[in-house]
Amino acid sequence: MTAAGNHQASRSGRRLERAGIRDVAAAAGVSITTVSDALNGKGRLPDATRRHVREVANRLGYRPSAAARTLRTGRSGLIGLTVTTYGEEPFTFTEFAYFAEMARAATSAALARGYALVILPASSRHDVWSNVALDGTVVIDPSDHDPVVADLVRQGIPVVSDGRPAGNLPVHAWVDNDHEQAVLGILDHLADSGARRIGLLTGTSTDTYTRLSTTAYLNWCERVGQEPVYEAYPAHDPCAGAVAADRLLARPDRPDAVYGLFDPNGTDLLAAARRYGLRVPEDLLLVCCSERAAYATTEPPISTLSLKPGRIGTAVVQLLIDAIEGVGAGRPVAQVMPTDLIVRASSQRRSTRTTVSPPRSPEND
Amino acid sequence: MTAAGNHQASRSGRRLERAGIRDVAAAAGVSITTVSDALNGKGRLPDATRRHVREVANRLGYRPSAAARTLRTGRSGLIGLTVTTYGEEPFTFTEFAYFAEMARAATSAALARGYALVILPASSRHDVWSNVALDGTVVIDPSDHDPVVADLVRQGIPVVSDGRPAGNLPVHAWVDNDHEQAVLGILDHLADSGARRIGLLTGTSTDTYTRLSTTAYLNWCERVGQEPVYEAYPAHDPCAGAVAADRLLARPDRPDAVYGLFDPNGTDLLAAARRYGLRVPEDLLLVCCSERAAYATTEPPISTLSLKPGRIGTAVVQLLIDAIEGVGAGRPVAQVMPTDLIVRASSQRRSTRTTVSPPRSPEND
DNA sequence: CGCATATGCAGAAACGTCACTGCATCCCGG
DNA sequence: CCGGGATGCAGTGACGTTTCTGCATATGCG
Repeated sequence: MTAAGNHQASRSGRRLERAGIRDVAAAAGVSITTVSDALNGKGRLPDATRRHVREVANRLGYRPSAAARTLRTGRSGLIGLTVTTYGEEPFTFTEFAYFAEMARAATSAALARGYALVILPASSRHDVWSNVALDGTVVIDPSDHDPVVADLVRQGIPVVSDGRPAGNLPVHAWVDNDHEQAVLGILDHLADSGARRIGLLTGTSTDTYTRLSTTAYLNWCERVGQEPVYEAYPAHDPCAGAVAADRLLARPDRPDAVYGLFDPNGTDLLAAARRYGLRVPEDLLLVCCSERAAYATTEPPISTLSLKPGRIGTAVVQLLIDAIEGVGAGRPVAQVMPTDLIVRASSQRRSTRTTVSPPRSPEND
Repeated sequence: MTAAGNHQASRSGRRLERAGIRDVAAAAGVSITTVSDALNGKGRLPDATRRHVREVANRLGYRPSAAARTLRTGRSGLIGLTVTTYGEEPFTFTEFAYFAEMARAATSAALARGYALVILPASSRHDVWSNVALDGTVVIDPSDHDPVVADLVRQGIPVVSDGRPAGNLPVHAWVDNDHEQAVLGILDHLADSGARRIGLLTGTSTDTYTRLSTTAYLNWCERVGQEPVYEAYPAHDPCAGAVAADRLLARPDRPDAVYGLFDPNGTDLLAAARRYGLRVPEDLLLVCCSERAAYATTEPPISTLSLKPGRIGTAVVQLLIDAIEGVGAGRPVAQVMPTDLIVRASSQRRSTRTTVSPPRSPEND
């Protein structure tokens, strides 16, 4: 009898999968165009029609096909989160806390702007990469001439990196901490706490983080007239850190304070100090760079430098979505973020007055 | 005018974005069908043609449009990873280690079978959920009558849950640990180590994990004829755990061994023990359920029950992809996984030659 | 009253791919 | 020499949206 009945008949032969926009149009007695416009708030439609269509769509449980929409509009609402891989597994456990927090913040930030995150390890099979329609990608710590990044950029897909891009990767923007400033702050803090000779536990790799931090340390030493005391080890090897910590404290010119650039250095140094009968913080001041909440409850609690991965994750995503939506003029953007020094017992000597920022609980912000 | 010439002409006016399948067909002098077949290994084509097409496609940097393929085939190669949210943020920090490890394993497993993972917090705006074409979803610890899950199932999208589905959520499969067995194993282990009265630190919420673990404890108590000694607290509140740990050790019927169901219980109990002057493990045996590597380096190291989130993540993804690809007959599948008890100094009384206890600083805590 | 403009909607062409159908060959046995 | 089955490809819809264009009516204005 009605047009709706007619349409229903014409589709009755098909299997009754999900309702499409056609079904909604038929049920509402309007055209496909009108449904699309009503649901997307476009076109010139009186509110009555809009409401009616919405109501019918709702009743039919209509969900627009994401694939069709993506194909038509060229936007998927998906952004990639590329994480460097060591061996077969994405992200090594030494970066767990940093990555987890960064991903959490990035997810929230993306969601707030209507995007979802896809986890895509850099070493993924190529077919997986090309099988997902990305509006853009975040890459964490891209290596010198990352082929994946280059490929993406060539396809015109915006890429924003966490960490200064090495080589001259053509990323659209990057975010990084102010590593020089961070190191200088720590060294000053240690000196304020009474340190006379500050050592550094650093890495052998040439990534930007290691390089910037180490040169900042060397510059500081030169400025204050201290002989540099440091040990470098391959940071990706978890056992090497313990050995390097031991070597550092075994030296004849043993430092009375140490800053460790990597997450496990705190426990490694603590263990080494114990072996040599050094009390922390009385005989040895300790700071390391880590996001681990557990350092708040070691004996003694260890001061840490937090890179604030949450802030980084948020910033990276904002920049990426800006690039996707064409907000930023399209020129590369660099954003340097401050770090947080969380001062705990391991870097404070009772004798000296409390300095710098007050101890802060790790779960804040 | 040939079809190829026609196409070329019709596309000459457009901006030269990415190469499409048409461009490849034109450049290779074959039809679209042939290109598709050659690249996907279908159809009847001699190897020479196949190679030629592949070579041309490569030269043009052709990448098939994921959106078009998804629309056509009905497969996106994307699976959702839904994580419960507390407040605005996905996953609370008490579940960090578990989630990170689980996600890592799930990502690897998915990738190995050609799928990518999309992080989708359960509380996401509905439009984000419906804007991404998912082949299936993993839900972690779904709540009783999760509307999102119900909606997905209604759309015919496979859902597999990590943790027994509460209520009767119509998931296609689930994976969970054998929590009863785990608790019994721990209690036996503690009893073996000489515990006479074992206490439990548990939660007030009614989720399956808490419920199963607690009843397993109560059953064990009844079997061996011990009066239950436990404190329950709201597990999502980080401070409440410390208070509960304190209460447990303050009781007149103080236990000489405690199992804590939640991640922070180890440090909480350790701190409480210190306050009451109890030595671990001499006066108090300790085990808690956690994935934190840091428990290996506390003073003393604390025995932990690992739920093996990696195994869970892998299993969940395998089950999901099986369901997507129609491998499993389509009937619900349940899979119960064993746990790992990692025995450290905190729960062993015999071999007390664990680590050297450092000279305690009298003024600190 | 007539013309211009606004309003409400419908038609149809994409978006880029895959899969079904079908048309030529070619080969081979009878 | 002919019929039938391989073989190698090309045409042609869909898939389910969005969006551009356009056609009717209403509405305003001189």
